[in-house]
Amino acid sequence: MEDHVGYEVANTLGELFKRSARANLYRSLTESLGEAVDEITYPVLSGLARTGPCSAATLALTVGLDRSGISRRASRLEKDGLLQRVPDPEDRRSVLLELTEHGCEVVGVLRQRLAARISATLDTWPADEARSFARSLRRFAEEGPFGDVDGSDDARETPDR
Amino acid sequence: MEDHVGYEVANTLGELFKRSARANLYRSLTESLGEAVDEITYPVLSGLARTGPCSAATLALTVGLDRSGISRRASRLEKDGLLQRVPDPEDRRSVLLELTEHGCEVVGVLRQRLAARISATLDTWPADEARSFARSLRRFAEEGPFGDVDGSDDARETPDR
DNA sequence: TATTGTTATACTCTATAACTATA
DNA sequence: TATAGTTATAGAGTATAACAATA
Repeated sequence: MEDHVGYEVANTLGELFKRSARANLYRSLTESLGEAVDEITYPVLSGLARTGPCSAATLALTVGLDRSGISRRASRLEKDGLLQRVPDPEDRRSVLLELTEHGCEVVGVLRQRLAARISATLDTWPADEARSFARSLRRFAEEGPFGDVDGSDDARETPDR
Repeated sequence: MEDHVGYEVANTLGELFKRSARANLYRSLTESLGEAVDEITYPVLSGLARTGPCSAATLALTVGLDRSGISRRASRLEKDGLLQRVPDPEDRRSVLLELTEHGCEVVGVLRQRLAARISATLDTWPADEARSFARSLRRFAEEGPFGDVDGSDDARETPDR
């Protein structure tokens, strides 16, 4: 069969993945939610909202960063009162990252803003086209060429020497 | 109506946009095509392939970067023989960036690799679902909350002072 | 000895601003 | 004066490696 559909999706994905397209979107989503909330800290916030209170090492796996990256971003968010560090009762080496009430509110706003932006487009579509697009996109994300989309990423790490 | 579809697409997009997902994909696409070909220079290569020979200022608009970014990346690509700088016959201030033969080949390989990866997934789908997904994705990229997906981005610049 | 979170280092990419040449 | 491309600078983010504390 022809590869037409493959090329078509490839071109579109290329455009969606453009730095400027993502930056545009995230800049407008995180606007006026405080200094610490931006494209960089966004994944930590929303990751933490999905997992609940969580160690940096664990969160690193779902976000696709290493421990040190999580720790740095968490420090920024902590300074702005979006999360707090709580000692892990089960392992005294570990520290749990936990959204504050304010952090939960901000995550709610972020999610709501993104969904609203998307709905603004999809609401102009025939309802069944919108529904089947959502379903196909989900399927594509899971089966497509992105590695492990749903979490456990290859955020491996070299042991100290 | 409910916002279910908006949230569903929002969540999926969040996963696709994850740094690790993009990095995974682009790392495997650009593998073994030379030092200069990576996630950073990819947009310049494919942008240049779309526009044809082009000045840095013009390419900056379609890629979503500023002149200096294009110039730096172009220098890397030039050093590896993927593009060449040609004086613009119509404006002697300007320099046209032009893919070399080797550059064209590499772009072809990149496109083919990406399309093949995507087809590997879509070929397991019912043909009409794949087709309508491609169509809807294209429509979503054009109408969705990404600003100007097809080019003319807000890569504005402050004049020298 | 292995793993936790944190931090210092070196590196890369970026935007900004300055520079030269041409319009 | 304005615009072209280039380049030096400073700033931010990253990965790596080292560190102290705990398992």
